[in-house]
Amino acid sequence: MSRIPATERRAALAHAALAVISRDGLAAATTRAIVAEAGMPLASFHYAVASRDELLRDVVELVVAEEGVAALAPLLAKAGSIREAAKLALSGYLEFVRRDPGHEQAMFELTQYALRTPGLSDLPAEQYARYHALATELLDAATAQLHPDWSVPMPDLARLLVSFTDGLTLAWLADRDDAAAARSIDLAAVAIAGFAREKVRA
Amino acid sequence: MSRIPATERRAALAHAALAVISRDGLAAATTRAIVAEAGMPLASFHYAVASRDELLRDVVELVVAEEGVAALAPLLAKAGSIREAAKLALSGYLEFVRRDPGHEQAMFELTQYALRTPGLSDLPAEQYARYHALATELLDAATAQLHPDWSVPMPDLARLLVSFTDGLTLAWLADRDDAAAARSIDLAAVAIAGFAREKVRA
DNA sequence: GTCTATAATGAGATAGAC
DNA sequence: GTCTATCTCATTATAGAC
Repeated sequence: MSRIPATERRAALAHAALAVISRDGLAAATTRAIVAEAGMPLASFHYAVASRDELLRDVVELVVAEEGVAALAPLLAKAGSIREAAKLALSGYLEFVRRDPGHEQAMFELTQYALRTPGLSDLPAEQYARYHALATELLDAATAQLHPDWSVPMPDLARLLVSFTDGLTLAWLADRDDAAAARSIDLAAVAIAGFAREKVRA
Repeated sequence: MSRIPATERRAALAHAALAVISRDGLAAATTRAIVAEAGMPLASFHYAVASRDELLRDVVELVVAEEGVAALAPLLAKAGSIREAAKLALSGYLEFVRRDPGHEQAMFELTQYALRTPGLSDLPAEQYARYHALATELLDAATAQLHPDWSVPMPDLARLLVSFTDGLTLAWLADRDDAAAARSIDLAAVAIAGFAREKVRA
């Protein structure tokens, strides 16, 4: 494990921390658990990073920098309407959550922790700005494909979309009710399509 | 502080714990912080309750048992349409969050913690069942007043409403953008009204 | 029944040998 | 530069004096 630059160790620790938080929760993400996950000795931790909170900042920024919704855009290709596009994208997102629920839980735990922690309280705003930007990209992709006229500003609709996906996720994490989640998605898709005036397809 | 029944101490500790979590976060809700808030000696803690997790169970159940949305129903009285009713109720809810953001953060922190904790993992499902029931009551109240026909089942709409309020809250907690939250509420109100076929008012 | 004093554990951080 | 060994502190929980 010798001869690894400190910046690389920092990144490796951030990835390890995210893995631990996803698997076992934020409370279990002690410095010891993180270095064990990364296969490093404990002392490497404070060699690469000043404090645990500083590493958690890295973790949030790591998450924010990730592609995220990019995987959902291809789903839109099959859609013949905004309603269908919304349903496919939301179902694809829920499938992503279902495949790795811990990852989404980790996001929520990190956000709440950051809000409470003096040195990190600026992070959630960045995080959600990124989410809103990603949702805007997804809506733009749908718009480019189906050419609807929207009756509301795109950033407002993007925020609504993010809020709904957050709420959908929280409820599903709580009760794991797949059928109810699917019905929520259907309703949300109808609601989103309601803001679009769609052109008649040739 | 003598002669207080154990069950009463338990309840007092649960209330104190909720106060600490709301003010300082779940991580700060140590047994010491909780008994200090309750004005009890430390040993009273384990006299009244077996463990910290067991008290957190009480806290969640305390929260679930609370009235919650009852305060929102009166707001509906002024509404002349479903759209207006939805806007008033959601704005009233956001105002409630804004008045005590820590309380809502506490809810999210407790839910996430419970999901991760073996003895408490059944609680979030109860919690959300309660939320959904409360949303149903609110929708019933609006229905009783405005007599719309709904194009979707009430429980599904209730779940959508809860999901949206959760997402609205998370986004607002993250970026504190009042104007953006207000626009989200406007859009959500339109979307909800879209599921109602309203009778013409006399 | 109640609470003081303390045990036992595990945390973040660091000094100093290699 | 790297990591072993340790320090210091805060935590939950409890034993035993009142």
